[in-house]
Amino acid sequence: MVPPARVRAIRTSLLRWYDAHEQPFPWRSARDPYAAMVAAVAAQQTQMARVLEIYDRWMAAFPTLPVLAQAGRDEVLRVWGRAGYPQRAAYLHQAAQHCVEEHGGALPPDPEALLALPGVGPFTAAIIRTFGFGEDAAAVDTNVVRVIGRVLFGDLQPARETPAAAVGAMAERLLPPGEAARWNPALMDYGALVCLPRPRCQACVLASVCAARPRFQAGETAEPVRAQGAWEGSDRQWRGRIMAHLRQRGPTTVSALMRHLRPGQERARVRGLLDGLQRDGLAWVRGARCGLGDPPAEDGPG
DNA sequence: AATGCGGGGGA
DNA sequence: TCCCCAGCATT
Repeated sequence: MVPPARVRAIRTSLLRWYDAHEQPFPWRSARDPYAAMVAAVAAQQTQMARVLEIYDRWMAAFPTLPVLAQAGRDEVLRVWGRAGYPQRAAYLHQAAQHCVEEHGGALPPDPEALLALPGVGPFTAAIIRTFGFGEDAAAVDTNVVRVIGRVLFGDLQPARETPAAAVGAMAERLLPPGEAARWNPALMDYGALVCLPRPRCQACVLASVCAARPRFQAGETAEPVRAQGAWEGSDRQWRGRIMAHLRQRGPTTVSALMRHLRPGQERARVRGLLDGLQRDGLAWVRGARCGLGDPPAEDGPG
């Protein structure tokens, strides 16, 4: 059990730090659930410098949920561009259509209804509730896991060492009632700027209350949570190449696609990846032709 | 619990 | 080079 005085000390120190280091991202003050969802989905496994660009481009093209719902999948994927994990764009598109059909064209405030949306998990739902609806919800991302795991449990690499359930329970306990819209970004920014994988304990405003006393050794760093496969020659690289070409080029033929990609001996493999993209709702294949997003409507009977 | 899923920037 | 990134869905 964490003593209430310690909870208060952590809250006070972190919020004071946040007052001086807040990053004024537009979706934090917009009070727009849709804007919060776009930002949260764009932020999945993506650094904030890139999220800002994606967000501006996306909101300019699809300023509201109904506008997004009406757009074509190909346009959605082109606006997403090279932001990575294009399935996220398809999820946003599907979520918008779901909200139009089931929730009157707006995002629902209930956690259960939010979690039912494609691409919306615990973190994104908490961001939507916090920034979009002004409700209290603990947003636990990779940064928050690190800060809580270190400050409350004294673990250098909490993603590996601290049980997720323990981190989650502590995140709920720490959340200052009525202040999630400040508290969540404070925790996340602190993990991104101070309590990094290689911690900067010298600059830490929580050192006096941190469970890692007096501090981690200089140069200590968390080990990777998951091993990283090679990028060169990977399925992901090929999928990215296919998508890049389909975005740039209009509807085309599979032969022309292959001619451009030059898969060599890997032609069958790349052809299989194109089918995978179709299953993911990112590309279509009809006979010899293919393209971005959904297939063009059939104009004959049948 | 483990894996698939982009792309870019930084050490 | 390798690691990191405001995760989620699927198996």
